[in-house]
Amino acid sequence: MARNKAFDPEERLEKARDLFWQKGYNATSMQDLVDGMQLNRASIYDTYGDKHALFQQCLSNYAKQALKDYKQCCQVCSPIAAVEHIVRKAIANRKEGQTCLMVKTSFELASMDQEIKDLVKNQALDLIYVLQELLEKAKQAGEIPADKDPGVMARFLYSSFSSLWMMDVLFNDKQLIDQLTDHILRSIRQ
Amino acid sequence: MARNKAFDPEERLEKARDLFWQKGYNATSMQDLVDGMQLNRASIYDTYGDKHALFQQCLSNYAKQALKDYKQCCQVCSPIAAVEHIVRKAIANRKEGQTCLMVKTSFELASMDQEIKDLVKNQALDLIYVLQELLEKAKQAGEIPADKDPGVMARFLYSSFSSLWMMDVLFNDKQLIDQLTDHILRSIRQ
DNA sequence: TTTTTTTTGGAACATTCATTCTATAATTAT
DNA sequence: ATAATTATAGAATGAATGTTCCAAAAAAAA
Repeated sequence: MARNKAFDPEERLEKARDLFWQKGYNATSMQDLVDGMQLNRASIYDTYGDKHALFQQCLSNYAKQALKDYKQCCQVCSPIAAVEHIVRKAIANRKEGQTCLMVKTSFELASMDQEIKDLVKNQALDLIYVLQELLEKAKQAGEIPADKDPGVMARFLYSSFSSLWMMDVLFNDKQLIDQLTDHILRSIRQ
Repeated sequence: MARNKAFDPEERLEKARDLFWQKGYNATSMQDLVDGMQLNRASIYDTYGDKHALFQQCLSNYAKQALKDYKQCCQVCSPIAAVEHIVRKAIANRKEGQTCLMVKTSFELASMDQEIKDLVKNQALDLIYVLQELLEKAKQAGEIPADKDPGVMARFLYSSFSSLWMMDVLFNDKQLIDQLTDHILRSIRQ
């Protein structure tokens, strides 16, 4: 009956994601996407819907990938080491000039766009839950003090990603990021 | 010789600042500014220059005001109390749906726009310096442990504004913000 | 009052924006 | 091979963008 797509929608979605990741939603034009995804306009609209829908799919893709990465840290070692690994990894293997899409989006769109806000919020809650479970195990294992509240600590850690990314954008100084990360983790452990 | 402006440039600049503050740079159109500032296009261009220049002036205005507010906290009470006051005040008296323009701008523009980045960075350094001086005094007064580095702590506190604002955007939960603020301050004091 | 200068209002501008349309090419199933 | 269906390419669309221009109004200084 019909013809097949000459491209892999998943793979091209990642290209779109990388464009939004770099320039943000508003500053990325449809022309940028046509060029960057190496796709015709019609193919983009046909496959993903309009710009907003495309962005949502990029965000979902990003969130899913990030959560998977974080969950992978859980099995490796002790709970507290897994937490450390998650926090340090978040920024360590970033590409130059790329800032976490979730954090970026929180500030560019979440306050004005309820759909986007819900998406970001749900991803945040997922990650916070992963952290909270690790911290509860860590507490039981005596790796963190008994007076710490794993829920609050998990939310604090999640929020700290925003700190680290902002400082990375402004100062681009690995030593500074390490010092801040050390303090953040120390504040959990003792 | 010539006619005078029928408006107060400073006052209208604050209106522009509030618009950018709410919607961000890219999402605020020149038409929004014409409507919001209640000025003619020509008057805007004649007085402030183009959109980018206008935004820079808004940012300067914001930074100057913020720094003044923070410095005012310094005289009031003990160094550590001043630090607490600065951190708590930052979010406490926010308007609904408004997120710190500096933090917002860090994520929307700073990574792509060197001029804007420098402006935000310099304001950050100014505020960090205020915090650092307070923390040094606090250390001398024995209000914070001797092993803390005032410089690192000051940068940590500045970075924490970003955390708090992100969580405010996503969750809009005063209790959550208070819990996080408590933890942030406790991590400095002990 | 007259002259000079600048603000002002609003139209006009060129560009870019997201989106849609049309015609053609391609490919699968019959 | 033929028919049916969909992807593709790129032009076309109309709205919105930031910016400039021009004539008229205003007011300060002569």
